[in-house]
Amino acid sequence: MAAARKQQNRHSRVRSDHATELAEDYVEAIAEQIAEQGSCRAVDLAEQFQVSHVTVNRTIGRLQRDGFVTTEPYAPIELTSAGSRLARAARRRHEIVYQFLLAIGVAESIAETDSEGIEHHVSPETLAAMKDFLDR
Amino acid sequence: MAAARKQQNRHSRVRSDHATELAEDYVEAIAEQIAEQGSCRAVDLAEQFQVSHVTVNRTIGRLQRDGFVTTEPYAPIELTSAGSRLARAARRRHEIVYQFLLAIGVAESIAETDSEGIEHHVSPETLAAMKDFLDR
DNA sequence: ACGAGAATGTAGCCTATGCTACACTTGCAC
DNA sequence: GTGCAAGTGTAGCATAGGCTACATTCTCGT
Repeated sequence: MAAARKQQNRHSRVRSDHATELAEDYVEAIAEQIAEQGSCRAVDLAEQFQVSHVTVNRTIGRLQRDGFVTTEPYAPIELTSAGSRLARAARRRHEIVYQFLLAIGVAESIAETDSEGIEHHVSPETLAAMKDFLDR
Repeated sequence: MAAARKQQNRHSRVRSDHATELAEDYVEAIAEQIAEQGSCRAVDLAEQFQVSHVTVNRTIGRLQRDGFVTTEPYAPIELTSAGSRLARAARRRHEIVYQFLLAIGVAESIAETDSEGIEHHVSPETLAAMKDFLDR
């Protein structure tokens, strides 16, 4: 059952992608916030993601558990080296997908939104194909 | 705060996409199963999605609650007209994304996997751009 | 027509991700 | 140096989507 197996892997991967995509969005946002404002507070993330500060708080807790950020009570959020690496990778992927969408004729505002959702599901191979397309 | 608002909408849309993507995957699989085998049983979906039959059961319950499928205990799963419509739309979107990935040089096996994750985050505008690209 | 095995249903548990309401710190204005 | 507003933390709740273990129903071969 090659077809069935493929299906299985497909959906399993989509599920595991979901587990990492919030993490990627957060570290990306944290890196950006630090670059722009010098530090990142929970309230900034809450506004950006349009969720309550409580949700941010617990998500940050998970990110800390998973080794992507460090925080102490009432202190700003910092990225670990693993977090910075993840942020850079996500940023790069995001940028390529965004530019790629523009290149095939998608309007800026649409490309911004769609690239956000798409970036987490783009494999290295597909990202390479997008990059090749942009370089052509 | 135009930039902040954009960010907000971006992430809000990604979240709401997630709420519908399992539904789309399920109705798509159900439609395919019915087309191929004549009817769709929970066990088929469990195998395809690589989850337990219990998970399928409850997901089907949600789909029924939301008006996409009908079932009775121990009976096969049927699509409502809304479910069929959703399945057709998802199938079409999936196919365009898949063909598009092939067209930009992604290998078949990778395109199969990636299109599964990407299709749910492609807006009508981006889908149109992909279709244009294919038609060119 | 009945018994075994497959399919389905149910109970109860887990994590992730959302929320509101309320408590506590911090930091700044005065 | 105090007090209030903003920022954080905590308690407790909800839903989605996973699971295992066990109970029930169906179906098919003999």
